[in-house]
Amino acid sequence: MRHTDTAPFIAAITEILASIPPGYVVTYGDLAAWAGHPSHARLAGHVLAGFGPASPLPCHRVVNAKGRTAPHWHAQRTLLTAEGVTFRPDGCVDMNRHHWIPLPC
DNA sequence: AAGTTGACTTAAA
DNA sequence: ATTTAAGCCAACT
Repeated sequence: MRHTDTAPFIAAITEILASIPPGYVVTYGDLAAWAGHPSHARLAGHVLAGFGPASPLPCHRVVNAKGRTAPHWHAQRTLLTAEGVTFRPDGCVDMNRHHWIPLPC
């Protein structure tokens, strides 16, 4: 099945995204890495953009590596705050407390 | 087909 | 804090 591997990539992201508990966030890079592509962080972002805030998935729980919210989606911060996520004075998520990681062996 | 863009990341100035 | 630079790669023009 060659095609581009974007389909399974999106599927993996969807599953992971749906598994994120409230009050936690993940980065695009991690999302891509768990999906099988450690360097497709941008693709993860593009996929989330495709889902949009209207999607049943908690796409607002995805932030960049610095805990920053999406550049074109202001409401995200409000949504995260409603989930119980705390923000630093810089406007970045307190990764130290809310950076969620699957399979915490 | 070739160039530009971007919900990325890290590092450096 | 902001910008630049370079690496990365699919989507867009």
